Amino acid sequence: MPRPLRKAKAAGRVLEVRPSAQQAENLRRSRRDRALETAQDYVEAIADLSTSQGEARVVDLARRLGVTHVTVNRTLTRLQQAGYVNTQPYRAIFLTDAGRTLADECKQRHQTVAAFLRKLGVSEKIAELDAEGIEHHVSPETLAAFEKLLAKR
Amino acid sequence: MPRPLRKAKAAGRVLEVRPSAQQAENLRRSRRDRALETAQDYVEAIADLSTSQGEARVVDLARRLGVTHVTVNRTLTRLQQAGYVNTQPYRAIFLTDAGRTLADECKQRHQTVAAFLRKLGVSEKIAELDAEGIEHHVSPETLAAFEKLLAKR
DNA sequence: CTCCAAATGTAGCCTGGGTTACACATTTAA
DNA sequence: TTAAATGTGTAACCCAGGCTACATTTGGAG
Repeated sequence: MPRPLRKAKAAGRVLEVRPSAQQAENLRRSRRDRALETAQDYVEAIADLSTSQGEARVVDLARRLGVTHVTVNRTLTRLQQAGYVNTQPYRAIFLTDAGRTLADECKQRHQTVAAFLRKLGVSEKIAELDAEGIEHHVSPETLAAFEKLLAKR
Repeated sequence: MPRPLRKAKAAGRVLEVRPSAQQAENLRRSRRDRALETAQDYVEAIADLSTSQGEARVVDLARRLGVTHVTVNRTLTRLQQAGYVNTQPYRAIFLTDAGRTLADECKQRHQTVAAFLRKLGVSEKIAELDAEGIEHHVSPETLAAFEKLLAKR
């Protein structure tokens, strides 16, 4: 008794057109956001290194980001095209104004998320770890909610 | 007066060896996790569709995930190799036990995150949206903290 | 039973982000 | 001042995850 290959057409498809469409939209956006994550990680790292070392160099970035210098190099090319950094062969990397702005936003958001998690009782280490992943997916509204709870008590 | 091309060696590099290494490790893990996100999104979608429609088919998955059927197809091949689904040409898609387990975990976690955000005062829509991105980066410890706050009050 | 629309599969292309191996610049120390 | 060490750049590869265009299978209407 061969199981039917396809389900009998109808079967309430219409019942959940919206949810599915909404889901798809959410996931699509989630993916789109991914494209920005790299940029954010890089500008944040560049800003930090510039502060702590006086300048950001490819090797330092590679070390900090946990990738090879090749990856850093290629990514920097894209970031330059996107207008976040200025680079010249064999020279240090500098953020543009746009890059600095983005970096500031990211740092701020990262700290908020991490502080929020710690306030919930999450350990220092895990808070830092989770924040790294979560920070890229926190909308302004959610961030505001985090800040609100941080302010309280 | 040409600016020096490289910074004078020393300059407190040692001061922050640990933080940088830790950062790198966090980012590396963050990236590694990404590999699992797709699997999670797919098994979750398959589970939902199986429940609501009686079976999960490629077109439905494509609609639900916001990608073309081609992408779904290729991804299913990988998921089958990974042992999460069973597929046969032109047939519906079924979860393996491992797939079902993963799907249940994901659904549970997703709901917890979304409920948590709503409890913080985030709007329904944004909570759903952010949860989609956040859920993949929430460690068990953080999830527990979310649940704890949800239980309170 | 046949034929058509819809579902599924396949080929081939693109981008991002990772790698190793090797070539070229720059610093620095002898 | 030159040679070694270190930093940068480039070529060429891999895989994931998008896509379009086209081929094949299936289910169901006529």
